[in-house]
Amino acid sequence: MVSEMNREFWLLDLNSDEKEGKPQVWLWGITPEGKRIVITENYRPYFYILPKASQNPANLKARLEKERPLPSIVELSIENKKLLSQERTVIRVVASSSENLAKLATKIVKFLGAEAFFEADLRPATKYQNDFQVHPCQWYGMEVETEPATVQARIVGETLQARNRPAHVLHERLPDLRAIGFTMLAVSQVGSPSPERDPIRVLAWNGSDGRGGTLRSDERSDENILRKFSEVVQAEDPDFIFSFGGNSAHWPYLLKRAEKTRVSLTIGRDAGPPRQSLFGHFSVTGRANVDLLDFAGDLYDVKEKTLGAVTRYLGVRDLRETVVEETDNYDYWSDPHKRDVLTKMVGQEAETILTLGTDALDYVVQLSALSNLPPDHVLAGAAGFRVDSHMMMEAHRLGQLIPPRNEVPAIPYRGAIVLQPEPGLHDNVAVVDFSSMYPSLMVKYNISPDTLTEEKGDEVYTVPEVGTSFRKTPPGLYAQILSDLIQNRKMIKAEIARSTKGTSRYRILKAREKAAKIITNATYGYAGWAGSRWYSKQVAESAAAMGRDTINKSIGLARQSGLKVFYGDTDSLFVNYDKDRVDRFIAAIDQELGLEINLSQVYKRILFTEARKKYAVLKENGELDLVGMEAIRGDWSSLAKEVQNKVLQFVLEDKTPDRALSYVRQLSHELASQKRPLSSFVIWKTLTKRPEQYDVHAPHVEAAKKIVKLGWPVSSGDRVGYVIVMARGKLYERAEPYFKTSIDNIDIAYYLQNQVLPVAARALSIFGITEENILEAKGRVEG
DNA sequence: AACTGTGGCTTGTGTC
DNA sequence: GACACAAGCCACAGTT
Repeated sequence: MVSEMNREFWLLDLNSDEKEGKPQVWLWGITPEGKRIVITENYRPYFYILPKASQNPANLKARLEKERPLPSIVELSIENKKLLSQERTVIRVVASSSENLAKLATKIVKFLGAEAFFEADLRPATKYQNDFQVHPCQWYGMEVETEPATVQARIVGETLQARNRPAHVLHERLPDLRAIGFTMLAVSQVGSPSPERDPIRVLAWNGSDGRGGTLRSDERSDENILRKFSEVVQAEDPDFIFSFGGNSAHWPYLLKRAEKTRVSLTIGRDAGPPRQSLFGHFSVTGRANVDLLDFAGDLYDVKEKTLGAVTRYLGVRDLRETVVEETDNYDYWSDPHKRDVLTKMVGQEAETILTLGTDALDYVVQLSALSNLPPDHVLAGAAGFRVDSHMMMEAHRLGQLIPPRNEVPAIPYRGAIVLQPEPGLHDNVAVVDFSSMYPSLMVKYNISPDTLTEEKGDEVYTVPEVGTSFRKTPPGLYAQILSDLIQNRKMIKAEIARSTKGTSRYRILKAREKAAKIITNATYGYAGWAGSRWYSKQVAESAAAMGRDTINKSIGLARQSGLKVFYGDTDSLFVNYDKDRVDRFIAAIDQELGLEINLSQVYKRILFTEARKKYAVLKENGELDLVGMEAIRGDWSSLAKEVQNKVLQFVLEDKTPDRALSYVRQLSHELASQKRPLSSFVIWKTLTKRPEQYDVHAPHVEAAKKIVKLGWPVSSGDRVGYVIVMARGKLYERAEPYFKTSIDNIDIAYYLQNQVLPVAARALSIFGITEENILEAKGRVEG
């Protein structure tokens, strides 16, 4: 018996499938009562054929209908679409299957002698989302009917069939989501564990209901772990599965072990295993598999992408006391007492992963809803793909044909202006910057590939320096999308101002605002990205040129307002803080340029070096803020960073170099005698390719090669920690992996000469002090 | 996603 | 063979 009803649900994920030869889209949802459902909908894939300007679309359609050259065409219709600024009539071709759409489209173009095809490269689920403006992680309501029980019905609460299209329902809140966090460990005597050889020893999980467990295998086989883990997932039935490194490490390892032991990993709501998907990501049917390592990638301030560093940064938990170095795992496992310590550590990691995942959830959900990428994909996808997905949704709404992604060679163009700073100490400095400068300029001057024109005169904006022109009307594609984004963000900001800090609504709005900011800013970059569907060098170049023009004019206006300009970068100016003059300046920008500029900071004191993008500020509350300095870079030893931090603090507080100098002198003395931990000397650098692919002998590359020799594979993207030891030879010959050496081998003289003195001198150079006379001063003072 | 900018280090070349 | 210098490689940070 079939019964009809209306179902409201929160959309967790979408996928497409073919059932009995019928292409379908599946919507995985959660109802307000917490029921997990899947709604299947017959959805036939389609694409567009663009006739040549000389061809009559109706005739072409008739030809296809009469001659029936390809049996997989099931429906044809005529539609009016936009191809950038052109109004074009296209033939919409519905196919019987979503397989080989591009091949079919190619054949039709050839058969008709048409100009091109469009949208045969898009996944059916994406097309469905675009067609009906369906965003993941949002509430929908739709008419459904029950479907005869299938395999899924045992796993999901209800299997339903769609009777109409999903209609958006406006709810702020999230459903009651279930999540688990998990991690695992395998050990190997030599080098890193291999799934071919080394079984999983420990697998720990934690669920959002407080349940959790640690599975351990002390015997040869890990069969029990694999089986139990599948059972756990099915019993807990999580909507989100969190891991840290799951996509790169855990899932591939689990799959290989499952293959070896012939255990089937039943993880998905279809009782299937995780499957390799886009962006190096593993998909779990009906669940969102989220790798928090990707979330760490979005945390700009965290340089070390480890679970410990991320949780420390977010204040979630401090794991430092429990960390066992990867190289020590085997020793710990081999010792019965230490084995328990190791097991406990894995358990704690699982707990932390769940906590971190729960923390990240608001952001994942909002970014997913805005970008239109499902929650399990959105973090894995690079910035360009998030914008790509957002642009497609919006362009479709505006009636545009979606062009294919092209891989043309990128053409570089001139970017922003960075002013030469005035070196020295300055008191009471204000920072003013334009809000969303490039997006605002793209909207204001209608900078877009569809408004680009050869015409000149009153109807167009002509960009200085580059001379490119854009029609003033109608609004271009980028202008429309960006003004929507800017408007949207303004509204969210206003909502935030009205809501109470600490509430879940406040957190949701904050996350939504962050998502809008990310997409808005990356859209300018997307225009200049060679892989973009709407790539246009002229657009990116013109936005940058308008930016330069704007900042140059602003410098003039600042001076007219009686302000002194100390520094500026792209869209910001650092001026002396005189409230009346700054207010006058802000008003002048509004009046003269029609743009919004804001006072964003007032600093008590600031130190500019002679270099751009490197300065230190003392805030009104006494805190130190560093920009660009070695002390905040990930590729200097913590010894050097500590020294620079201190020196800058002393100089900014005192306005004289005395305290800083005696500190450095003292330290240089102690360095030889006093033992410091090895970690003070470790220099970390990221590999951007495999060690053997480098052209030069760089210290971190040589250290990486030594690590490989020890049996630990090192690949592109890995960070290498090395120290410089006392030995003969070139510097790169003296770079050792830090875990293979001891404090007694450290070349203290190198660290003093090449780490401590340069960073100290950088901060002290404004007093005429150089690397050499930091030590000379020592003689003078003591003598 | 884009470009701008800094600076260490290696490597090649020229000079004594 | 030691040294100086320039060019290029490389990683990282800052701005949108």
